[in-house]
Amino acid sequence: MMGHMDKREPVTKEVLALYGFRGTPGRVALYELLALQVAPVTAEYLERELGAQLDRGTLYRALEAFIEEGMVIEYDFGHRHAHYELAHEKPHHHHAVCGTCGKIEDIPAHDTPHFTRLALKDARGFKSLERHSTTFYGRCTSCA
Amino acid sequence: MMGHMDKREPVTKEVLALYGFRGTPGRVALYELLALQVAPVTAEYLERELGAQLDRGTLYRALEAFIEEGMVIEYDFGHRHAHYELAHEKPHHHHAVCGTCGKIEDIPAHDTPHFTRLALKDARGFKSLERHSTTFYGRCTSCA
DNA sequence: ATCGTTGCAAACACTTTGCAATGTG
DNA sequence: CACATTGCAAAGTGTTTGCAACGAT
Repeated sequence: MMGHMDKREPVTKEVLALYGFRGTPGRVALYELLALQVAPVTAEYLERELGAQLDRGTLYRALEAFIEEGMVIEYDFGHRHAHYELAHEKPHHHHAVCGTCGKIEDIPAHDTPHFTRLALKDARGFKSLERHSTTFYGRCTSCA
Repeated sequence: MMGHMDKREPVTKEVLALYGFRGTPGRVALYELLALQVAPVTAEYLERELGAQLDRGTLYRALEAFIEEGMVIEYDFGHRHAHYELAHEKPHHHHAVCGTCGKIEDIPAHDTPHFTRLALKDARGFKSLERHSTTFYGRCTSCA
């Protein structure tokens, strides 16, 4: 029994509400698309996947709002565009970037929040450090 | 007696030659400006400092060439522009970024090249990882 | 003399913005 | 029914490129 919940839209709306956002179709679709990803994705990818569900300008505005509220993290891997990922979907992890094809892969992080506290000791001109991000550059198996 | 060398231009030219570059005035000036920095700088800063010594397009082309040969490293801290720094001027280090004013500070790294080798074990889809870069985000003392 | 490097100006890619209309809580 | 969110189109910013001239080796 128990109706199986193949539609989790209501859940998504709750999450959005939790962050102070409205459950509009566009943002629900964006959130759920982000939730499917196994590694950070580009705005271009999101725009393409969402199609008519969300205009480009609106997409960027939504991402900005999500980042502002800590729901999404933005990365810059040295390509000329950003990558985005949900902040709390996964435990702390790092990223590997292929210098040839640009592929991004999540890799588990073995360091702890403590790592950031240690770094603060060395960062003379800084009062606080909240988060850190480590990126590895190399060649993926297809490109090597 | 050997004239004292207050002009190190000749030295710079040797370094450039080592990487296969010509010792043109523009690139000499660019290299020496980079050598003065204590943290990665933007192209806009370099362009401003170099003034008429190097046109913007040429500056970007020079940076690209320097990066290609491993003489310069490019960083993306999530601002909408890159930062550049000489690759072999300093031992391995990380960066702290102020989320308010954008200030970048170098901080000594306590990890070793071994760190990268460990990460490779976790990066399933990667054949090799050459370098890594860790960035800490926080507030600098002026902005806190 | 060769070929890496240059200045200039136009083109480019990605992202941001103004504004009036819409729809959610 | 207030105000967050939207679409559309134009503008903005940092970076790249074509091309003919230049100049280091």
